[in-house]
Amino acid sequence: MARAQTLSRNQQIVLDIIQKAKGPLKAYSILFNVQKKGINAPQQIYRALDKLIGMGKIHKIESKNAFVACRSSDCEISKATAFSICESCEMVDEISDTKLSKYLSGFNHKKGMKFKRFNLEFFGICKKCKKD
Amino acid sequence: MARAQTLSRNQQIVLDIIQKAKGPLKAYSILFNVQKKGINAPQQIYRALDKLIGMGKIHKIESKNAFVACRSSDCEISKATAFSICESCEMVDEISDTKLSKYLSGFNHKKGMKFKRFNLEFFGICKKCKKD
DNA sequence: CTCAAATATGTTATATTATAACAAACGTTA
DNA sequence: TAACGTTTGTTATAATATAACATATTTGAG
Repeated sequence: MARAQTLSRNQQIVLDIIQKAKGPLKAYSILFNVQKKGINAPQQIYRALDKLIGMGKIHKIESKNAFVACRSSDCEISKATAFSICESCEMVDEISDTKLSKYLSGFNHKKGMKFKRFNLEFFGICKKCKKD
Repeated sequence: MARAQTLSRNQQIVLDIIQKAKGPLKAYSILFNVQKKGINAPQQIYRALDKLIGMGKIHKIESKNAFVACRSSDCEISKATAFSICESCEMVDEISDTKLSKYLSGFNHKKGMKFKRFNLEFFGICKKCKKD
């Protein structure tokens, strides 16, 4: 059986740094930040990222090729994700809205395709950036 | 003023090949397909892609780093895009659903961010692939 | 018409993101 | 404890995207 709960050493290191970050992190910036911990190669980062995504611990922001920690309990293993992205400061906020999630999970394509998963990215300028 | 309607030579070449394609095309596969027409470098492709996206003629499928022609009249200059993506055959279908589009365009984040644009990607297995 | 500004092109080089392939170590459990 | 799955370490390379600079073409204001 797959080890669903416990994280391996590298997985824990990568998750820690993503959780501590204020915004989305890119794979190579994670790599540079963990080289002191003995992780030397992109593969080690990407492997940990893949597993963490599979566990629903982190999400990939596709439009930015960057990764954020999961802050929501609604996105059951990343099957239904939504994010708000500021185009100015790059801030990413996970949207946890039950109505939205239900609406989209129930949405089905006319052409008969049954969806297993969705990812939604909203873009705009956040409150903080508007003041500047 | 910007030339909103007319396409330049390279833009037309790139748009043509994307429109003729049955599925999403990647930048380098476009490049290889137009080298006979005198386009030699990635820059030329990426520049054309950027402009075409700006005009709303094509869309980028973020989860695949690939490009499709716009088939919809609803996505006014790419401000509101939704796609259905088959995880087996890689087929991408643009979703043009007024209700969905209105629902999402009207959605606003609790934290006071006003959205200018969204992109939604649904994943599943298409009808055709289910039969196999 | 004509010249300046904006847009597009061509080109070389390089940055960034991601995966392939292989060998070794570790953990789990039958 | 042997076998299997998973994780690790490592080197190399593939795939995606942008920087920077020189030149050409188009467009529109005067």
